[in-house]
Amino acid sequence: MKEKNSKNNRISLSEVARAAGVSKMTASRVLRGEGGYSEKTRDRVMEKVDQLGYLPNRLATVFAGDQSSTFVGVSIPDLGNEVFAQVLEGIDRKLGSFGRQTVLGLTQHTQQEEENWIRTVLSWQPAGLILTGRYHSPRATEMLRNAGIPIVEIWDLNSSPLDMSVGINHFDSGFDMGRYLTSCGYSNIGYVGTSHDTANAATTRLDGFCKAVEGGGGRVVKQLCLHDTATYYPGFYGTEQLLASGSGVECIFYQNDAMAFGGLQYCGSKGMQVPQDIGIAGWGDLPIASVIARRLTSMHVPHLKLGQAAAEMMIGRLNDEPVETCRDIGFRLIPGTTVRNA
Amino acid sequence: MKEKNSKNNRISLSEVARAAGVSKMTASRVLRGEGGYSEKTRDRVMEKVDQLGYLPNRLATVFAGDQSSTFVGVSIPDLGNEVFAQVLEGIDRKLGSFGRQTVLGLTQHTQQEEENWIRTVLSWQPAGLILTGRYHSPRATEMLRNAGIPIVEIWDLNSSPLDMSVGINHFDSGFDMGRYLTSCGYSNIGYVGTSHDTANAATTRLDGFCKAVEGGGGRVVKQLCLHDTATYYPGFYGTEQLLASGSGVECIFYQNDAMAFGGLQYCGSKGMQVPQDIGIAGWGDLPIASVIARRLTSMHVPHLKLGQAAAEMMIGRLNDEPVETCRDIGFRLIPGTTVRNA
DNA sequence: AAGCTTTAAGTTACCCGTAACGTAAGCATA
DNA sequence: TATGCTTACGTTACGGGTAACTTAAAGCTT
Repeated sequence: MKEKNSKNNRISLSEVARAAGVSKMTASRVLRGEGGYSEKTRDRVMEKVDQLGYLPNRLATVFAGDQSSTFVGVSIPDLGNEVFAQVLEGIDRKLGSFGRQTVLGLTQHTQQEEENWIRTVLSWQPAGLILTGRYHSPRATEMLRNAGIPIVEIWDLNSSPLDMSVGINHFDSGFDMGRYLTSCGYSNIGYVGTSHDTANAATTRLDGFCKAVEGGGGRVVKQLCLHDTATYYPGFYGTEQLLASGSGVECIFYQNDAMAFGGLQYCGSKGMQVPQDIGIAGWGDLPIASVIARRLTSMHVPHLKLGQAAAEMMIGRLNDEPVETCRDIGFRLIPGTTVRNA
Repeated sequence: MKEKNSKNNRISLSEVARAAGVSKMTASRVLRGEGGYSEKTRDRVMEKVDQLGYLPNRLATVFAGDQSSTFVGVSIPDLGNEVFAQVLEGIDRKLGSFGRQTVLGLTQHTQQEEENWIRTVLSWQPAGLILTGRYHSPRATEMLRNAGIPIVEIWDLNSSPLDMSVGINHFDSGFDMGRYLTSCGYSNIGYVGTSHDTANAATTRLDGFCKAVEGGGGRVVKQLCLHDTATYYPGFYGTEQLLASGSGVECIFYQNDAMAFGGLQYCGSKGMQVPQDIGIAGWGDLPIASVIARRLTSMHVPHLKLGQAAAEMMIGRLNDEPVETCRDIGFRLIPGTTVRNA
């Protein structure tokens, strides 16, 4: 019934060695190019390797030595959000160029999923982990501490990371947006986002945003946290809900650009003029934002670069190079044309 | 210098067993809940497991038995393309729910990258592979054949797959689009896409498209294959190039929606009316397409479902269930409002 | 030619679990 | 009381590589 698969019929090093008439150890040396064999022997072994189609078993190698694997576990909340897809792309490209492989985990923004994934992936002896976010469950934190491998926490800059951290200060980015909107003359401002119950970067942004708005004499009159994904359509109906509540909102800040596009679309469908009738500001600066007719007011974050930086820090640490433990990748406000100009 | 990391200081089963005063084997039985031990023993072992923070080493488990790992290798061309990000999300979610992990490989649309990745990932004894596309290098094909593990080729439906295949018939989808545009009264049609030298699904779509257009009495007067990524900006400048060549194009079909948005933007910036002055058709139906004011004429493909289906086929095969080897996930034409209505 | 070093191997032990088999104690049965 | 069966363990061997050690032969010195 349950047929044994793979391995059994795979060619092993012993078989190559036997075919070449040498010991396993000699074949191993040849394959690693470690020296200690004659040219004749090398050629004989390599000939058999090609002939038999031998593929080394890295599981055994890791197992044998004290080396850790070439895997790096990478946890990402979700890929529906283009931003994280780009971060992942940056990570995987860079890791790949250093001979490392990405083991993916989509945590769906929950600590429980993340914890489960961490447990599983650690059992595979990864060389290191790259995690999105700085908030982990207590059990996860304990496992991470005990793992004794390099860990990079990305996205949300963490001045006291588990190990290393790269990202931006979300509070500051929210603060800057709040200050900008205030400087544009808005004082009654709304917010549309999603809630994931747990603390996260979006919440931190909102905190910074409110602080700046209130500090500037304005008010965040309405905060809407939908139980939904942070995508276009929730942005659309979230805007509808917010405006229906009649709180005199002049401008809306969204959790991200996708939601802001939804809001833009809602306003357009109701004949409202942007920014004359209402201001719209997103966050994240999606690639499409730069090509759509109306330039969305947003906050640019170098996503690809962020991913690459995370991978570089990981590689550096794995190679025992000195690595800064905390790296701020920065952000940049995109004034755009969807809020009125002061 | 090169400090030994991980493993060495990780708690092993023997240590748990010793602490609990039983043999390794008994501890192993307890952890697998396989029976053959007393309650008292179980409690003692589990107490030590918690106390020492023992995490099993799956490498050793795989190694010990003849089982293969819980890894599934997944190769994807790139994540800048939202479409593939969604496919990957579908795959990883589904695999994860069955206790499998995704080992990612971004092939950047090249067979050489794919081949390198396949070689590496096979050395990790994956349970199976999910590959995007049906075209692989000869060496890759040989390795895949010899691997003796389930393989799902996705995206481009393949009636004679290496093992299993799920996707759509790109020729047909191009054909349908060609027929539709022809039926809208267009006869001088242009195409803007990218070339990756090798055969791929986009090329197949174009073939089907040309066939339908020519069969309907029209002509694909200008085909532009840029050496660039299939994203917004190349769509923008590709449109500029195409129109500058003055070939009297009435309508443009793009490799994907992102490029079509770029084209839409170019036309808008030049004061051209869509669809009065020129028709624009994309492919793929990006999520944003449904929320932008103007509904883009496109071809809808259920990306997430495609990914899930691929994962399901993989899981089915791994569980020795009967699995259809070829699954057509289908597509649907979105008439949209960016081409004129016949 | 004896003694030493280098080269090109082979041998052994080990990594961490699990399969397969062995065994001692407890209990029921004839 | 002898026999067989069950329960609850323990012991041994193994998987595919590699580190560390050993060995045999060849090359070099003096």
